[in-house]
Amino acid sequence: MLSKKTKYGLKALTYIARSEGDSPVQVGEIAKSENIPQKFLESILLTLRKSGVLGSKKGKHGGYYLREDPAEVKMTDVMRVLEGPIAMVPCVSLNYYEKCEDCPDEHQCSVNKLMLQVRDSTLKVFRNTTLADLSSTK
Amino acid sequence: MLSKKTKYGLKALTYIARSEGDSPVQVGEIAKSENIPQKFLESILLTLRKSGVLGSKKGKHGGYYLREDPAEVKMTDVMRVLEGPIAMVPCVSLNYYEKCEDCPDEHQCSVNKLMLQVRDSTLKVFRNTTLADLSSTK
DNA sequence: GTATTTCCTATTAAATCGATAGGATTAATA
DNA sequence: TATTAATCCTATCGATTTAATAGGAAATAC
Repeated sequence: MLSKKTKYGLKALTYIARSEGDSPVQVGEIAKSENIPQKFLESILLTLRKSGVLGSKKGKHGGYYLREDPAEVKMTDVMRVLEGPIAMVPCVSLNYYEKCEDCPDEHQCSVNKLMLQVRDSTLKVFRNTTLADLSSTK
Repeated sequence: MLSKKTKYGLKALTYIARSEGDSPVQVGEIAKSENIPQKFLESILLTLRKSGVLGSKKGKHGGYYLREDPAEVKMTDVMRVLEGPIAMVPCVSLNYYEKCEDCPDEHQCSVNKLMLQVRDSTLKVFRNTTLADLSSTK
């Protein structure tokens, strides 16, 4: 299951991309419009900022804005920040590889074989999709 | 993340497929060979049996066996039994569709748009993979 | 009838998730 | 400079899920 954190994060990013003017977008506005608990959303946008996807401005008239053009924001990055590793098992993860305790030989492991395919196909989707794609209305 | 239940289940199925003779395979043997807690594996094989993937024979010389040829056992079925819905959000699920509370229009929802693609690509993998593929050593 | 195996239910410990609380920090503006 | 409004940060909480264990009932081979 996709976590609510990721779901909310994607919706917020989309919202920001769509309302991209020159002034930053406030958490309260997004939370209200997208039906997201504000405090929860705060922490999500914070992690997106720390990861470099969003920038922020504090104080009155502050808010969040995209650091790059929506067309440059790849889903691979966003998903890794919000949801964690894309692979469903560490032994097929590109960025978080870890050997299985139990498994003597990965190349004979059926789980490895199957999840490698899933990882590849999911990765293909995320690599070919940007925030601009998500934000376009058609 | 893939649950251990699914991981263990896939390994067990592979083990059974590989040692497919005429006599059923016992839980204890699989557990030992694959480093799986036996009692946990018991419950997993039980759900696989209830779902129709496995058959069983009780008592001495009992055990589990495949109801169909490995080449007929599709990953779509196995994964749905073990891991649940393939879709990451209910609003793009084929078998467990559910409308989102918050979302006024699915066709304008970025999460829906993205997860639909992920579901399709994952489904393609599972539809094209059988237990025979997992069990082959090459 | 005894040993061996699956079958079933209940419980538990730990981890994760979703959300909330409370306030510190920063910046605009009156 | 005081006030207001926003992000920033840490801590906590309740609920759910996960992984595993426990104990025994039911069935079958011999």
